[in-house]
Parts: sequence; structure tokens; C-alpha cells
Amino acid sequence: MDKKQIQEERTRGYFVEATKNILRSEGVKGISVRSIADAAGYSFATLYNYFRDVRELVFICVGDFRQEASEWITQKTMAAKPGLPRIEALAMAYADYFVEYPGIFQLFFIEKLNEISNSQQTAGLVYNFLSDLCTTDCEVATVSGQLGNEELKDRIELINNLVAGALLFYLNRISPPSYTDFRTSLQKQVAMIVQGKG
Amino acid sequence: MDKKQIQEERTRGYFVEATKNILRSEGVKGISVRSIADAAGYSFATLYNYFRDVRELVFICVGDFRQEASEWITQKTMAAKPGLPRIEALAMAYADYFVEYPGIFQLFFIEKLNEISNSQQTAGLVYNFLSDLCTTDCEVATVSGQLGNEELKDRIELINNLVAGALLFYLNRISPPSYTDFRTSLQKQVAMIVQGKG
DNA sequence: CAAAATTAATGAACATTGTTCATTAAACAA
DNA sequence: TTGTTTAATGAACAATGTTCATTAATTTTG
Repeated sequence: MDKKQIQEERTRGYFVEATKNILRSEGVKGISVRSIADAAGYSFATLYNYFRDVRELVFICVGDFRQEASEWITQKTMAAKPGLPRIEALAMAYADYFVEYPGIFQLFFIEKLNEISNSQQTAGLVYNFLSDLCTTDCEVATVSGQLGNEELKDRIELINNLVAGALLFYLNRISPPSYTDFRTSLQKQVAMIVQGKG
Repeated sequence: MDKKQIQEERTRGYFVEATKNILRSEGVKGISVRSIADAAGYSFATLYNYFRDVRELVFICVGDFRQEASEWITQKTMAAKPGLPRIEALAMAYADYFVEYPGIFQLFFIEKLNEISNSQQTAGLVYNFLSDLCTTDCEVATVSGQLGNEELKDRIELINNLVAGALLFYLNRISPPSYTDFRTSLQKQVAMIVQGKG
């Protein structure tokens, strides 16, 4: 019984890993039942012995990617000064991650997770991602004066919306036209919110 | 030669109208070559005598919908006080329109317009929509003091990103869970930007 | 160890997509 | 009326997700 469980989990892992690789390299457009199964070394039909459908499989990747993104972002923001400055840096690194992996942006924000059992959970994983990244620096900034905790949380929620929208336009609509423009524009906007006007 | 032109344009119009009806009622998920042709009273193959592919047809609707949305929004914001207050109202009505027609939100912001000839133009139509709506009130607010023109434009661009992101989360991810929550939260955020902090 | 029973892996098949193209039907010109 | 251009169409194809009965493998049992 235990061996069953382990083998089954392992096979599921092969499919998940294959899916993650495709999402990273080609994005959602590269995903198909047959491409995943090929990459995993199985027939497309086998996939349905381990997952209800292809969307379940795809959304399982969200948790893994959030973890990877979290490490990528904390790495990039280690040098920043704790508190408000690092909150700014976190928001920008958060944006940069999705610019680096636009396929994951699409998975997180655009692909809709209908009718799947744990959809609410996955949605929270995405929605609270930036807030969670900012938790410790939020406390630091609150303790060291300047801003009330509630006020700061509201601003981070605003930045959460702001960055998602900016990415949506930039990655989907080609506006601003260049990464540099996108980056400086967003930087300015985030700073304006964090520092309370500019 | 003239009759040809007129008839051709008329037939194109039937397809466009059919597409718009489907987009309004069912959204992008209701769109297929066959469903459009059915609604237009033609065979699916006929569509290809008038449009390069189904995406060209779908994106032709963007201009029409922008016009319709523009009227809807100006109607809803007529009573608001010109200048900064109406800019706030415009941003909220803009959001409300897409809540009312989520299928059009998807068309505008999510459906990607690849490789189509006038894609850049269509992208601008979407990206500059809110800014254009605010043009006159932007001037009013600038003339009547308070805020520099450039500064105000920057803030409207920020609100543009903000609203798009908030809608993305609300319509795609079910967060906030209720319309009331979404509405009050966004209201507060927009006010904070327009009034420079809160 | 061999036979039986359970479990895993698979290809055939179906429905639905977008798209192309040769053929039919219609409108028009001679 | 006949010949020609043009519009409308269904057949056909490839790619998609999904289901299911059938193989192949593995485990259990006598």
C-alpha cells in the first residue's frame, strides 16, 4: 500500500516536472496533453490516470512556481534596506520575475482556474503573494514609526493591483514599448505609493 | 464596382455584429468560427472570404466597444463635478463597465493580439482609453490650480494600471469575493491617488 | 513457481477547434 | 442565351481535450 503511494506520487511528479519545464520555456501556449505526456515519457492517455484533467495538472505548478519566485525575489532584494525601501525593491523584483518568465505571469494571472476543487486556495496563493513577501518589512516599517500598519497594508494591496495591471499592459499589449520605459515608469509609480505621493 | 464594395462591407458588418453579440453575452469563450457564422446566417467557410482569420474579426470589435463604453461611461459620470472629482468618477465608471461586461474586459486586456497588421493601433486604443476619457477634466483640473498637468497625467497612468490590475484579480481570481468589497476597495485606492495620499 | 487477480499504460475513437480549397450556385456581361 | 466572374459552401485536414476498452505488467495467492 505504501509502495503504491510512493510510485504514484513519483509518476505524478514526472508529469508535474514536465509541465513546469514547458511552462517555463514556452508558456501556456506550449501546453497540451500530448506535449506534456511526451516530455514526461508517457502516452497522453496515462495523464488521465493521475490527474482529472490537464488544468488540474497545470495549476498544481502554481505552488511550486510561487516558491521558486519567492527565492528568486528574496535573493535579488537581500541588499535592500529593511522597511519601506525593501518593500519598494520587493515590488520591483516581483515585477521583474514575471518579465523574466512571462509564461508564469500568464499562468498566475490570466489562466482562469474554473471549477477546480482547490481553486480558491490557488487564487489566494497568487493574490497574497506580494503581501506575503512584504510581511517582515511591513513589520519593520511599522515598528520604526512613519506609517500605521493598516495604512501600509492598504498601500501594498494597491501596489499589488498596480503591478499586476502594469505587467498586463506590458506583457500583453506592448505598452510601454521597451523594458526600460516599463521599468522606470513602474519604479516611479511604486515609489509614489510607498512614500505617500511624490 | 461601387455596388461590390457596399455589399462586401454590408456582409462584413453582419459578421462583426454577430461577433459583438456573442462577445457581449457569452464572452470570448462563446466565440468560434462556427458560432459566429451561425449567428451571421452564413457558413463558417464564408467567414474566410471576408476576414483573414477569426482573430482579425474579433479585434475589429474593439473599436466599436470602445465607442459604446465611452458613451456608457460619460452617461454615468455626467453629474460629477468637473475636474478631479469627475476623474475619480470616470475611473470608477470605467471599472464598472468592465464588471458589467466581463467578456469585453477579456477582449480588451487579456486576449492577445498577435501578428495582426493593426495590432499596435488596437493596443493603443485600449491602453489610452482611460486617459482619453479624462482629457477634458484633466485640463479643467490643471487650469483651476492644484496640480501640474504632467503630474496629473502620471497619476492617471497609474490609475490606468491600478484599475486594470484590480479588475484582473476581481474578474479572474475572485478576489475580493464580492462586488461591494471590490468597489469600496478600488474607490479608496483611486481616491488616494487622485488626491495625493489619503 | 505457476496461475489468478489487480493495477498501470496505452491506442483507438470521438467531439470540437481553426483553416484551406475545390466545387457548386448565383450574379452579371456578352 | 451563353460565357465569365464572383460569392457561398461542404468536404477535408490537423490539432486539441477527453473517454474507454484493451493490452501489458505487476502483485497476490494457491
